[in-house]
Amino acid sequence: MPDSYHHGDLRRTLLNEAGSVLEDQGIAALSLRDLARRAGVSATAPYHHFKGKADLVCALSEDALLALDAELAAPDHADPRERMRAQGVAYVLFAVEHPERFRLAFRPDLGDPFEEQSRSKVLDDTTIAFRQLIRVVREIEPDPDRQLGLAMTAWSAVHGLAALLVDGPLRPVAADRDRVRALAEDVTRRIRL
Amino acid sequence: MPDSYHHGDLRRTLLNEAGSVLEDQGIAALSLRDLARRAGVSATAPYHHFKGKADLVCALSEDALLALDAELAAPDHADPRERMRAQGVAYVLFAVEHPERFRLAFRPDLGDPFEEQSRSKVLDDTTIAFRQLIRVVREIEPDPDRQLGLAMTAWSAVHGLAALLVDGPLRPVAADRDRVRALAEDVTRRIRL
DNA sequence: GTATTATCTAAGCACTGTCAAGTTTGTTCC
DNA sequence: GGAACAAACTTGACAGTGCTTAGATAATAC
Repeated sequence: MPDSYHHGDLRRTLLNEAGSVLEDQGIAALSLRDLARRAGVSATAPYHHFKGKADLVCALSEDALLALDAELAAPDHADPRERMRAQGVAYVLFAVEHPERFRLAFRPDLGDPFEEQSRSKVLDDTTIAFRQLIRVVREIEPDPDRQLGLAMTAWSAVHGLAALLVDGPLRPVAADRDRVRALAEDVTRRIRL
Repeated sequence: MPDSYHHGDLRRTLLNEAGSVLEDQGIAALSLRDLARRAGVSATAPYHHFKGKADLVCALSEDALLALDAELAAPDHADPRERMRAQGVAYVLFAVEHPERFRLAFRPDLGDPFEEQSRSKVLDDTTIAFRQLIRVVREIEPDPDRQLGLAMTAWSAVHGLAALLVDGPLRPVAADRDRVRALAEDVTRRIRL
């Protein structure tokens, strides 16, 4: 039903447009009005699907977390240590290949996904990714008192490398996929399991 | 020379105002016009000291990196491994105590400090902090081929923990300084040196 | 003391997020 | 069928933003 007064699936359209703007223009270039324009709709139409810009960004970051989660689901080594390392490498590769999405997943300027109020689904999404980690940690470390520390170390190392590659001084390296992979494997291997 | 046409030290004043706005309102609330207003000066005056908002933010992040660097300089254990761990803990504590500044130091939305063009002093500042790390790594790992890997692992782990505490799911923990310290010590201890 | 330069002001453009009020469409219930 | 209602969308407006251009003022250099 084209050219109708009701758009049909504006919410999804807006999120998709936002995604593509994000990928090739960065988050700073994201504007509600522009998205509305791209969707061929008035400037205030988005407000019927999102409470405001922050809310849209929040939904976007929810998408990003789900995408990250999907990327992490793949590896199925028999050895839990190997599986954990593979997940770590996948985490870093995701960040390098989708920097804007990765940034968005951990960025509270606009639409904080871990905010008290809006912790609806997003936090659940994180805990899903986190639960994967916890599960594999339990296989490796039987002592419950030491499980959290191990999980945090693993997550920190991998997340930190990703952040340094995406937003930090390691940026020049990010383009070279092989070097990134090598770095990620080195880092994951250096964590005491 | 108050109330004079020339402000005297507008540049410094703007940066200071920006710093305090940043601390208690966040980076999203940062506006050139507002800063000008606070400094008691016209809306366009800042443009004589900064090329634009991005440039100001860049200068701000330079300040932030210097502050982080200063925090890291303190510890002087005899054992290089202990010194390295102490620096790591200091890194994390700085992030938790000055979240806005830490964020700013690694955030390229506005005024990318590691951008090709503007890598004037900022990158040097980073390399100063990085050089501290490299130096201590050399004391620990004699094999040059393995030094970079170790340095990256250490930085990644510490930076990642900081990021998860400041912008990620570990935020609720960030308020509890003792838990943060314990976490940081745990993480640094789990890195294979 | 005049010319130059750095610093600041004033006015305005194009843009943004958001609100309030009205319009169109689809749905639901008789 | 048609009336009542809610959801989706539009128009118009307000306050705020970054930034440009053009002009005013003060300190400095010669």
